[in-house]
Amino acid sequence: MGNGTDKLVLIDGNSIINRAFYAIPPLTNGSGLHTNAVLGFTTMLLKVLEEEKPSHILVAFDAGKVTFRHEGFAEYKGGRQKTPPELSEQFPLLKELLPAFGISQFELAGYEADDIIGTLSRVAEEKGGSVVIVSGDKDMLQLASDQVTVLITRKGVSEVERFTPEDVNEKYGLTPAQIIDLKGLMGDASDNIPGVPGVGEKTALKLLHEYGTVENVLEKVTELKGKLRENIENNMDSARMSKQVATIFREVPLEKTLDDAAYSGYQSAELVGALRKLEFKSLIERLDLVGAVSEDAGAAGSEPLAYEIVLVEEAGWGELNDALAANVDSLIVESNGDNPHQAEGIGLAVAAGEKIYFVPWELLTAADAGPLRAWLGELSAAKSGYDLHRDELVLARAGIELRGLAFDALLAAYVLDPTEADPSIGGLLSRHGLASIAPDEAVFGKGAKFRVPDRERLAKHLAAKADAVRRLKPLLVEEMEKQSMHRLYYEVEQPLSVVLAGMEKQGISVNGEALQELGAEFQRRIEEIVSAIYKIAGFEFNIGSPKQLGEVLFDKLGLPVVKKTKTGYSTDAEVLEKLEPYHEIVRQILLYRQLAKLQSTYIEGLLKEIRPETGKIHTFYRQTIAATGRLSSQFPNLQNIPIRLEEGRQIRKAFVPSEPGWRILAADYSQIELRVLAHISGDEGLKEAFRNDMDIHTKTASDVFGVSPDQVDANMRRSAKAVNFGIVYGISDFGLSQNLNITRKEAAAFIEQYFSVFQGVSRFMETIKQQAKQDGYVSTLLDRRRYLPDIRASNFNLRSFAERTAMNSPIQGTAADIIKLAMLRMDEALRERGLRSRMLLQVHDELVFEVPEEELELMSKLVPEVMESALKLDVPLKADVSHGSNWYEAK
DNA sequence: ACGGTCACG
DNA sequence: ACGTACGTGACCGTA
Repeated sequence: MGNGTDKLVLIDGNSIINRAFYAIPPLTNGSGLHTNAVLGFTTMLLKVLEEEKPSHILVAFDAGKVTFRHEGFAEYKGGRQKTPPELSEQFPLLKELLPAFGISQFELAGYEADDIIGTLSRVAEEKGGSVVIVSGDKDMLQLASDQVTVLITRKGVSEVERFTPEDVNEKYGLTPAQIIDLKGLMGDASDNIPGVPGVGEKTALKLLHEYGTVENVLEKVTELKGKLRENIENNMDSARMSKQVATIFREVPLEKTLDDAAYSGYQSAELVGALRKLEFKSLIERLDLVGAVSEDAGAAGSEPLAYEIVLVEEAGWGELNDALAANVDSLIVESNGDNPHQAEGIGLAVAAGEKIYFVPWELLTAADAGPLRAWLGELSAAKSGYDLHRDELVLARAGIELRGLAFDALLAAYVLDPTEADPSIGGLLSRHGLASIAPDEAVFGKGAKFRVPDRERLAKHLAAKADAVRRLKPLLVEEMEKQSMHRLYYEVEQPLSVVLAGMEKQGISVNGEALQELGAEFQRRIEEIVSAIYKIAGFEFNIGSPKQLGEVLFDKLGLPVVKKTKTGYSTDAEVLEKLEPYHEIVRQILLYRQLAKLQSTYIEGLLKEIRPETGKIHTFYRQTIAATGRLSSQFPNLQNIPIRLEEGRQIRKAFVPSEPGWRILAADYSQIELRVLAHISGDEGLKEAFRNDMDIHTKTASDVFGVSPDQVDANMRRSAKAVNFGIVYGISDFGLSQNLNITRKEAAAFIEQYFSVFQGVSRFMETIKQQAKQDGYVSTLLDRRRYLPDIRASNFNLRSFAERTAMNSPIQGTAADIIKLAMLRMDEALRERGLRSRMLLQVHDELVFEVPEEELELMSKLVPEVMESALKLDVPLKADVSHGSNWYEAK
């Protein structure tokens, strides 16, 4: 770029690809990758190249999660939705395509595309060149000048509106420089720039025509009147900040120069290869590239692979066996269902250097597969994979052991960000700027449409996954190390995944006859209640349909409507309890609901899950779901077996030891979350209470109500208990008022009183919120992190939710850390001591074991000891233990 | 596929 | 003024 005849085109990559994504209907290529946004972008690009004939051109991208704008303005982009995976997987595609066009890309960590564009357009202007900026964002209009024209996309991407400074004036009556004042006043919902509430484009323009700048509007605010003046006066800082945030930074310290953006056209061969891969056939024709030969023309639609796929069924086992003995990079095990206790294996891929071996499932049990099976079961042979915990269960059902876990990409991704929207292999690749692969759904289909594709496609897909895992591994490990999360990963989550698989394979014995009998009793009562309800109503209807039930209660019987849902009347238990005094039918419906739930979910649901051969139920713990670090349990969920009401609690009688004469032993932490709170808040009163092992709700009541503990009545204790729950959840007066059925004022008074007594807790709640705002995340004692992007949102709801989460997650998450440690220590202890007792279940603050009679005494001491010493806090941890002939009796 | 409801910690 | 307690999974009825 050197003289006045040069023409520079600057493209706002993020803005255009976003526009294109929403403007072009969904589109996928043969390997299942979405391509619509890339297509839209390319269409726009071709048009610009043709019309502008640039001498220099580049595409600028945003880089990094946090930009320098966050330093000055917390809410920036806070309310923006996460990029959908269908779009984020297209970034790498675009970034691969641009070199084929001979177009360079600029990005710099911490800066956004518009700052890069602002900087380069300034440089080009100074050199006397002319500039065309292409974006979907009107903010860019601030850059328009005699030398700079701004093209803003409208309706799709290839149609643009052209802005010189004169056009800006004609359309808005403003100079380009005033565009930032416009944003300062009206804000921008998509960037979460607040502006001044109640001021939209019209009002903002009127004000600027009158006063010229935000500063002048603020200065002369007294000349305004009514609601407008009030709004502006109350949001002066917001207006100033919004203007500042909307101002494009034009001094980005770029390393590359405009010379790096010189454009001399594309190479046909390269471009046709890239477009074929994307399957943009019409573009190939349009560019008259049909005859052009791409380097890998032989395999149209595929890019050259950095590895060779070896089909073991054709090539034989020799080579794979050699590789197993030498060096394996990664392992993929594919199966056909969500439930690893039921899914059937499909095939397996082993990546070793330039070869990736594919083994169809049928071959796994053949004699020839001996070395592979031995390798899978060999503890000292390191396995890296994706969700190996699941793989272990699938392989186990084929009688094959999986041992020697070295790295799990899914688990690492969870440790790095437990709320990651798309932790699939493709999602992780995209997020790391690597070329993505087809999602499983695209290869297999989903739900009822699940089909195993032909061998070639299957082998290719598994190989792509195996290759992806070994490429992701160093990146994920480095990230964990950088953020000091590797200990949580290597010392807790990874070893725990092995312990969990052991518990799941073990399973718990469930007495099907006992469930049947209980179910028969529920059935009798349900039938009675149903006929009673029909009799009262005068006709039959489906009680299980909230819609029909609502019609009966509110239209026919005319009961008062307490609450509504999106779709109609609310009929939940809270509503029904309020309606109970009005009509006798309500109590019957509540009873029906209770029994119907027990029958369908717990009697019928659990019966279906009992394996006839063993009489056992095998749940599956998901270790990478809960945002706080807790486990979840599926197929069936054994973490929500009824206990609160006696009828439901009976279900627990069916959970029994798997061997005659053994016992069920259960141990649960007492008040672990409040103890954790006492520790991390350092609150003296709370610590003292736990050191003296006091009844914490009575103690809270006595302090809050200012009476001695023996004067605390049941009602006071109940209120205090609700306050303690609220504290753990991230308290709000509204939430507490709902829970206690009191007014918001009364609830607020409770909370204030609580905080005046427990000042350490109060300080903690403030500190943690501040910390979350500053860092964008909160952490547990073991450095488990949870990001809270909404903590800086200007939207009250989003922000409040994030604040409560900031208060709750360190507490719930630390409690989860602690029981995970206890599980690891228990697993060790059982093995070291050669005990026969088995750990079977975890229910967040409880561990369930089956224990032979002769170990009962030992285990009754050992389990609580291990649980209580899992992590040393400033207050003692306490675990209560009990045992019985079934889970019901172990209470 | 999704919302309403309800089981647990 | 805003409208909610924190974290899950399963079942049912309905679109």
